[in-house]
Amino acid sequence: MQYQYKIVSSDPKLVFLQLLETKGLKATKQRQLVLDYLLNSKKHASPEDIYRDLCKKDRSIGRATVFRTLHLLEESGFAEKISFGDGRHGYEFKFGRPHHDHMICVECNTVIEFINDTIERIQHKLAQTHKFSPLWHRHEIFGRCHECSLKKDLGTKS
Amino acid sequence: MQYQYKIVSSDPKLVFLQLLETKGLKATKQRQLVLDYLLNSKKHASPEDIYRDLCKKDRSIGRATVFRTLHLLEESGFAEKISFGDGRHGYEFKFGRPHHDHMICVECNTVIEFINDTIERIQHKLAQTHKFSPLWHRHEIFGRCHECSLKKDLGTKS
DNA sequence: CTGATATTGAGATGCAGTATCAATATAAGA
DNA sequence: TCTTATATTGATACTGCATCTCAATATCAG
Ligand SMILES: [Mn+2]
Ligand SMILES: [Mn+2]
Ligand SMILES: [Zn+2]
Ligand SMILES: [Zn+2]
Repeated sequence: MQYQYKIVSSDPKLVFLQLLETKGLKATKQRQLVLDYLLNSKKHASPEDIYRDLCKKDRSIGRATVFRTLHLLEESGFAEKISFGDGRHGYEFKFGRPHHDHMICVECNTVIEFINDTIERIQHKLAQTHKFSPLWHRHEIFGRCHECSLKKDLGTKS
Repeated sequence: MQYQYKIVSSDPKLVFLQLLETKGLKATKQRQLVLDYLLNSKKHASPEDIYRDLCKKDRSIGRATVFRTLHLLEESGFAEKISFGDGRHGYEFKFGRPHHDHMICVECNTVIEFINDTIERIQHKLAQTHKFSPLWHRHEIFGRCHECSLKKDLGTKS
């Protein structure tokens, strides 16, 4: 059997399988379950969410494996850990998506993605002037999404 | 004895004592020890650092009290929690200092502070276009400070 | 198929932070 | 100063989340 290392599909699952292969890792059922979960889940599921859902849904899966797989996905660029500001956090799927930053609703955890080239450029300059070599960054705005600020106003007035 | 609620000193200790008073809290030795520690420590001491140092330095102090006091200082704007990106974090003293963001060295945890009005302005606009009501934000650039990138280069070449 | 080996899950363990609660320190008033 | 109500404390137990250990199991190249 021939392995086509060079072909990069746009199907995340295929790319993931290819990644496993090039890394000499095995394509286990559990790793694929976690990947599928992230692919189908809308946003920011916590490790515990994932563990609980996979556990009851399909078959017994270990907590340790969920964490191990999330780390693998994270360091391979398939998933991103998003902090909710209060210590909790969740994962979002991220495959070949361009860098972006987040506004996070402190009421409902809704995440709005944004990217601004000017900000990115200034950031880079600032690092240079401090002789700092950036590896990655995190720019998070915490507050209330439109819906939740409306709710909050109603609550205050009643 | 008359209390002068209106006078705001520029001495952090006095302001802290005043804060305690207006909140009906007692000016205990422990609370002042933690404040002093943050005042004198250069940067980003972790709760455990603070506990350990205060413990051996002066007298027995409880872990719980260190956490309680850090929370108090944080929510009163006297201290700020800084994430080191790998889950660990530390506290920096912050008293009437203007808002700023951070570049954090992943090698030595050195923190470089920065502020850029253009970034702040764009941020605000972005929030508006998404009907998002910002409460606070966190803009952290992780990477290597000048010294550590030099060390890293040497290490690689040897 | 088979066998070498990567991976797994149960459970133990680690660790940071929190809750409990009897003992103590603080501070207002006498 | 002393008294007294009460806020605060620290030891300890406990929680939640994450990691470690290791024998059992699944994977996959040959
Ligand atoms: Mn960005
Ligand atoms: Mn800022
Ligand atoms: Zn919301
Ligand atoms: Zn450094």
